[in-house]
Amino acid sequence: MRYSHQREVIREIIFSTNSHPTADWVYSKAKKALPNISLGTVYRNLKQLTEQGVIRTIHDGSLARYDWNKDPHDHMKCTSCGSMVDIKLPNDDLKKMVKNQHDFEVSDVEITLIGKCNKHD
Amino acid sequence: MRYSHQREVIREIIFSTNSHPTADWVYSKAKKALPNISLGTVYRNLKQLTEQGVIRTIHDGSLARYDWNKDPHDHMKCTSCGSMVDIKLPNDDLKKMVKNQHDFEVSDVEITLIGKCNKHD
DNA sequence: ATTAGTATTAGTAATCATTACTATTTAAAT
DNA sequence: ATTTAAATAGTAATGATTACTAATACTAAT
Repeated sequence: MRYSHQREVIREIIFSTNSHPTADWVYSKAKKALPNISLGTVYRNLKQLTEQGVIRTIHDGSLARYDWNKDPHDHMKCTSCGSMVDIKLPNDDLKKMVKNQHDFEVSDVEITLIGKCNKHD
Repeated sequence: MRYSHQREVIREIIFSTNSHPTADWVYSKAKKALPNISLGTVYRNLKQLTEQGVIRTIHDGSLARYDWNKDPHDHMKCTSCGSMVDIKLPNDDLKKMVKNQHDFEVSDVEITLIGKCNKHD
């Protein structure tokens, strides 16, 4: 993968936040540094960075979000403020159980906890 | 919610399968019974049936699937054949842990296990 | 049974997120 | 410096889903 200024800017944006931003959010941030950058460039690079294992794509309902944290981890999504926060949950037992009881070889576990964070009552 | 023949056909289609069908699949099935049914009608009714708690909408990556099984349960998704199979995983401990350690009130837990089912090596 | 009122429909247009296309630009190897 | 392929901006296209609208069909009240 050849160097590109645009990709570097996009990478830095992802690494600068814990907010699991969408492509659109990254685009609006990137435009401040590179006013001519196009949305297609943002999408293309987010995909490439994901393929290279530099960042990670996560699914929030029907739209994609991006995360610099590649460690296996899970998410808490607040229904009041929409925030997505990282959380590490143990899942080794889960994997073993599924392997033994259902003959299903788990390569990845995606857990999203839906609820209300402590900012709301 | 007033009775409609279209909605009843759609409901029956969902209840007739364990395959977690997409809106498009439901549409093609529905057309066999009602050749003039429109895709918009399918989407509208799938949404209404979800809102009424008759069926459940689940997210598979970026597209929606529908499930007659409203009991809290999880899914195994096979990367080889794309199949989605129901599985019930214990998550009470998970909820408690998150409640205590993160002050986050969990209302729903979504777990998807990605891997290979026993039809593949 | 007829009427009246409103939810529902078919058909189509619009929206939203994402991807594809293309002529031009740019990184980097010779 | 020249060459070559990857990357870009800008725009068009796609795919899933939703919105719109005039016509239709339930259903409750007469």
